[in-house]
Amino acid sequence: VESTSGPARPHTGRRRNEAVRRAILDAALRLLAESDGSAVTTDTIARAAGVGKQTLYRWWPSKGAVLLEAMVLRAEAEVPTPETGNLRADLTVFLRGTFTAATRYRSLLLGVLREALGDPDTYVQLERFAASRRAVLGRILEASHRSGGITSSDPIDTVIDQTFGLLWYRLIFASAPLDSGAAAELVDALITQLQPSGRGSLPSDPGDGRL
Amino acid sequence: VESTSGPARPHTGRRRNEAVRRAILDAALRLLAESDGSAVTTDTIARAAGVGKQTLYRWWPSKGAVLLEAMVLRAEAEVPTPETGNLRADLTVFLRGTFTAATRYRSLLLGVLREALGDPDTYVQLERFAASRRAVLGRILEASHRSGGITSSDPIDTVIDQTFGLLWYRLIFASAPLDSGAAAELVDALITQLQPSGRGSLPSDPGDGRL
Amino acid sequence: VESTSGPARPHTGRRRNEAVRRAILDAALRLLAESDGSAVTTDTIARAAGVGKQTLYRWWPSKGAVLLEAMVLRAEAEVPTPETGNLRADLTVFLRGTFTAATRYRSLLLGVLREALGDPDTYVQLERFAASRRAVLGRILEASHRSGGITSSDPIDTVIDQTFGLLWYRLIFASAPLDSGAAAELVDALITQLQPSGRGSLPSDPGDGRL
Amino acid sequence: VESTSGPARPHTGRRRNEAVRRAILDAALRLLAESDGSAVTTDTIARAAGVGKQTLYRWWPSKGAVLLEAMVLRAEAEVPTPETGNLRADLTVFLRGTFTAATRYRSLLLGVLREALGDPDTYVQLERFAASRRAVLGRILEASHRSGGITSSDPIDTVIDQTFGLLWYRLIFASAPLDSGAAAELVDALITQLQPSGRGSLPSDPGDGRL
DNA sequence: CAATAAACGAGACGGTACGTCGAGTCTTATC
DNA sequence: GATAAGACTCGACGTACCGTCTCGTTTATTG
Repeated sequence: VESTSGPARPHTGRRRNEAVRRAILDAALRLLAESDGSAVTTDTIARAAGVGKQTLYRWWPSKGAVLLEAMVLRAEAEVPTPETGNLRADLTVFLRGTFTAATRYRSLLLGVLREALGDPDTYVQLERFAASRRAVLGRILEASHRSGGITSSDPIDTVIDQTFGLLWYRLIFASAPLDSGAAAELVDALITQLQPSGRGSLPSDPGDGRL
Repeated sequence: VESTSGPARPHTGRRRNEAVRRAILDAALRLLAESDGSAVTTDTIARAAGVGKQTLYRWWPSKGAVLLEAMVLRAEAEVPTPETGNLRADLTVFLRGTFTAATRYRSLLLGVLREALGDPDTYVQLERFAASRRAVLGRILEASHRSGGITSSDPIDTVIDQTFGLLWYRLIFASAPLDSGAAAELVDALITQLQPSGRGSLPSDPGDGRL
Repeated sequence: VESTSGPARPHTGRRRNEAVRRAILDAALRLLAESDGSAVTTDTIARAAGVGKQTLYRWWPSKGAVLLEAMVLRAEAEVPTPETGNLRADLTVFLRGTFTAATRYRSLLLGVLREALGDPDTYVQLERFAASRRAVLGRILEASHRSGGITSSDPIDTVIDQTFGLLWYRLIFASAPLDSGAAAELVDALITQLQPSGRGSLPSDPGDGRL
Repeated sequence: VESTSGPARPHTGRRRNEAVRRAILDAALRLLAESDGSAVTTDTIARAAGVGKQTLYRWWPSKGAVLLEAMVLRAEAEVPTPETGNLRADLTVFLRGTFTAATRYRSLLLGVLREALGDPDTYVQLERFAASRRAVLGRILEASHRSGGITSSDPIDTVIDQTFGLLWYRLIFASAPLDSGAAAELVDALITQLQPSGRGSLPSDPGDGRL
C-alpha cells in the first residue's frame, strides 16, 4: 500500500518474509559464536537458518554482507552513545559498552574483517561502518571540547584511531582483555593526551608532506 | 618453466636449497605487491618462483605461512631498533621506521592477516610475531624509564597496544596516513601519556595517577 | 521427520541435468578417441564437456567410473544380442559385432582397464560388466544347446573365457586383427569344441606331480 | 676421440652391485605380492630395497621396466618348455606350469600390465614378452604337427591367442581359477580344435575368408 | 699410495594430475 | 513471486607420485 496513487495491482506475489531475514542473521551470528569461523560457509548459514541459499543472495550481495549486517545490528543495539557533555563520563560509558560488545561478538567482528579483506564490496561497507563509529567517538570528544576544558583539537584523529586501534588490535591478537579496567585506563590516557601539554613545549611539527 | 625471478638457480639435492626458499619468499612478496592480492595463489607463487607446488608445502604448512615468513623477514630487515636511551629519539626512529615499512608492505600485512584469520596455524605464528614486536617497543619504553625521565610504568601495555593498534587500524581502514607526521604525533601522545599525571608538571611526583 | 512409509519427500530442488551427463560421457569418449589416452584427465574431460569438475565427482566416484560408464553405454548400443536359436548364425553375429565395436573403442576399453587395475571401485564395476557380457554369450550358447545339436555343456565356461580372452588379448597386444575373419575362425573353433568329441578317446591325464 | 678399436678405458670406478639389482627386483615382487598394487611406488620400492631412487633409474628406464624384468625373470625360472613331441603331454605340462606361475604372480602380472597401458616403453617390452611366450607355445604346437597327428596348421594363431587370452582374462577378471583342471580342459579343447573337422570331415574346403 | 671414476643412500626438486572445498548462479517444484 | 532444495560453473587448495638432480660416501681401478 505504498503508492499514493492507488495501484490497480495492490500487490502481486509473496512479500519478503521478515522472519527469514532475521533467521539468516541469527544463524550467521550463532554459527560464528559456536564454531571456529572456518565452519561458517554460505551453505551452513542457509541450512542453519532453514533457508535456501538463493534467498540469502536475493537480499545480500555476498556472504560478507550478511555478516556485516549482523555486526552493524549488534553494534547499534548494544552500544550506547551518551552525550551528557561530561567528557570522562561519556567516554567511560562509550568505551565500556563498546569493549564489552566487541568482546562478546569477537568472532563476528573478525569474521567480517576476514571477509572484508578478501572482498572489495564488503571492505567498503566495513570501512563505512568504521567511519561511522569514529564519528560517534569524535562527536563525544568534540562535544566536551566545545563545552569546556579542552583546547587542542588537531590530534583528535590520532586519539580516535588509537582508541579503535587498541580495540581491533586486542580483538585480533588478544594481547590483553578488553574489559572495564582497560576502558578506564584508556579513558585516563585519552584525557591526559587531549589536555594542553603541561610542558610549554608544543610539538612543532612543521607539516609532514602528506602524499 | 619461466622463472621470473632471475638467474639459473641450480637445483641442489639432499640439503634444503636456500635459493629455492628465497625464490618462494620473493615471489610471494612480489605478487602481493604487484597484484590485488586475490591473484596470490599457491600455484602462482610456485610458478613465479619457478618451483613445484610440493616444494612450497614441504617447508611451509600453508600459503599463509609463506606470506607470514616473508613478512617477518621484511620486518626484521627494515625496521630499526635503536636503543640510545633517549625516549623521544628512540621512539621517533622506531615508529617512523615501522610506519614506513608497514605502509610499503601494506598488502603483504593485510594478506597475512587475512590468512591468519582463516587458518589457526598461521594465526598462532602471527600472534607470536605481534608479541615480538610488542616486546621491542616495550624494551624501548622501559629502557628510557630505567635511564631516567619517566616514572610511570604500569600502563605500558596500554600504550603499546594503542601504538600497534593505530598502526593496524590505519593499515586496515586507511582512515589516515601512516607517515612521519603521524609518527611524530604519536610520539608526543605517548610521552605525554607516560608522564606523571601531575598536570602541574611535577615530574618529581612518583605517583602514577591511576585511579 | 522420517516417515516409515517410504520417501515422504519425493524430490525437491533442481533435477540432475541429463544433458550434462551425456556431455561428460561424450567428452570422455571423444578425448580417448582423439588422443593417446594420457591426455584424458579429469580436468580435460570436464573442460571438454563444459562442466565443472565437481559435477563429475558428484555423479561418479572417480575418473575410471566415467570411462567405464561410457564403455558400458557403447557396448549396449553397439553390440547385437541375436537369439534366433541357430548357433552358428547367432555366434557369428554376436562375435562380429563385439569385435567390431571393441576395435573401434579400443582406447576406451584399454583406458578403462588401466583405471580398473589401479582403482578397486572401478575394478568391481568392470568385473560386473565382464560378467554381464559373459552371461550374454552364455545365453546364446545354452539356447542353441537346448534347442538342439549340442550335448556337451560343462566346458561352456572355458569356451566363454577363451572367447573374451582372445578379444581382450588382441586388444591389448594387437597380435592379430579383430575383424570378421577372426570372428569366423573363432566361431568354427567354438562349435568344434562344443561338439561331442568324435574320437572316443578320453583325455587320460597322467598327472605331472607339480605343485 | 673415440678409438675404433673399442674402449681404451675398459673400466674405471666402482662396479655395479649385483646384490642391489636383486634387492630391487625382490622388493618390487614382494610389494606387489603383499599390497594392493597402489602401494607400489618408486619410493616404496627403493625404500623396501634399501636403495636410493636414483639407483633404480640408473639401471631401468621406468618403474614399469623394473616390474617387467621381475616378471620375465619369474617366467623364465618357473615355466617349463618341454618339447617331447607328444602334443598332449607337452601342452599339459606347459599350460599347467604357465597357469600355476601366472596365478602365483598375478599381482605382478597385472601391475606390469597396468604400467604398460600407461607407458609406451613398458608397453613395447611387454608386447615383446608376450610375443616370445606365443612363440614358445607355437613351437610346441608346430613340433607336434610336424611330428605327426595334426594336419591343420592355419588356425594356430587363433589357438594361441585363445590360450593366452584365457590366461590373461582370468588373471584380470578372476572369472574362474587357473588350475590344473582349467589347463586340462583347455588342452582338450585345443587338441579338438586343431584336429581335422571330425564331423562331415570335409577339410577339402580350404577357403576361410581371411584376407 | 694417492688420484680418479663410478656406484651408491638419501632426499630435495620441478611437474602433472588428482580429488575436495567453498562461493555464487541457475533450475525445479511448492506454497 | 518468494521460497527450499539442490545441481551447476569456477577456481583454489593441498596431496601423491614420477623421474631428475645433487650431495656426501664408499669402493674399485689406474698412475
